[in-house]
Amino acid sequence: MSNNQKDEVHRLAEVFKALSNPNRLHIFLRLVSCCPPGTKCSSDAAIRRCVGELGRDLEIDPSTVSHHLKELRRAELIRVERRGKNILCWVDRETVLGLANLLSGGSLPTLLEKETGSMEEKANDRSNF
Amino acid sequence: MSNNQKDEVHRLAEVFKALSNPNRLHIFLRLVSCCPPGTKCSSDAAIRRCVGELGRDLEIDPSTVSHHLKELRRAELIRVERRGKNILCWVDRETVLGLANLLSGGSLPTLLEKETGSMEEKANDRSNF
DNA sequence: TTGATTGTTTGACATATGTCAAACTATAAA
DNA sequence: TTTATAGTTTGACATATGTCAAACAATCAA
Repeated sequence: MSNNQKDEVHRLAEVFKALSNPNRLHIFLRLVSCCPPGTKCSSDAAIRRCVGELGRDLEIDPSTVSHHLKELRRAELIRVERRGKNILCWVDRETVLGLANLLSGGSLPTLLEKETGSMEEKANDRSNF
Repeated sequence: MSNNQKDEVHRLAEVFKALSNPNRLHIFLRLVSCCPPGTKCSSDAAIRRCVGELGRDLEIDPSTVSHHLKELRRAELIRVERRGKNILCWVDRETVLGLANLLSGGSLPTLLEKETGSMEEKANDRSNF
């Protein structure tokens, strides 16, 4: 087994680990949620919420929320940006859809090389496990 | 936030946790892999491998492999069955595709109520977070 | 500048996790 | 029955993780 492959699996495991804590997952799901029941929604409409709002009614300390957001950011599952006193968060669609593709039978590099390879290269890459 | 919702998130977090360890994820990916590059493959062709084969060249103790498989089974990501001296493993497609659907923007219950609700009920359920 | 809001960092600690080794169980073959 | 093969369970232990509290930093309003 190549070291490169090991690294790829390791990186992917970190993404899953970021979603493995109930509180952290809850925060993430609030960002993933998009349209209210029955309505259409543009797939480009990114939901952005501030940190305080995300932790609200989860009954955990603000510092813990902050810690969780850092993990999600490290995994590239979300992105953040300061807006005045607040810090806005939204999901990184590319990473999330890459994950979905992998679980649907897509190849691993589709997720991991998201910033380097072209779409065509990704579509033809079938180096599965 | 309802207790029911909390339970659902908790269960989902366990599924992700099962994929959060590099070795365990590697084992899982070997089961997910299906067709060699460039070939078509029936989506119903379940890959089944025995425990020993799965741990091969991962350089971890057989007892550790066994432990990891138990976690994957607990998360309903794989299924197992004894065949003579061996124990065969294959992925639980329903759980995996449910995960993929969730990450593609589907609702949470699609994954979690996989054994109870009908397909139609699932398609109409938009109780997002 | 002072005070109020929002969020982050650090330190501490209890709990969970991954791993191996050794003992054990189940099946098949001789 | 005895032996070999395949996998599981248990015990032990080092490391990682989640959480809170307290101190800190950044921005805005008065």
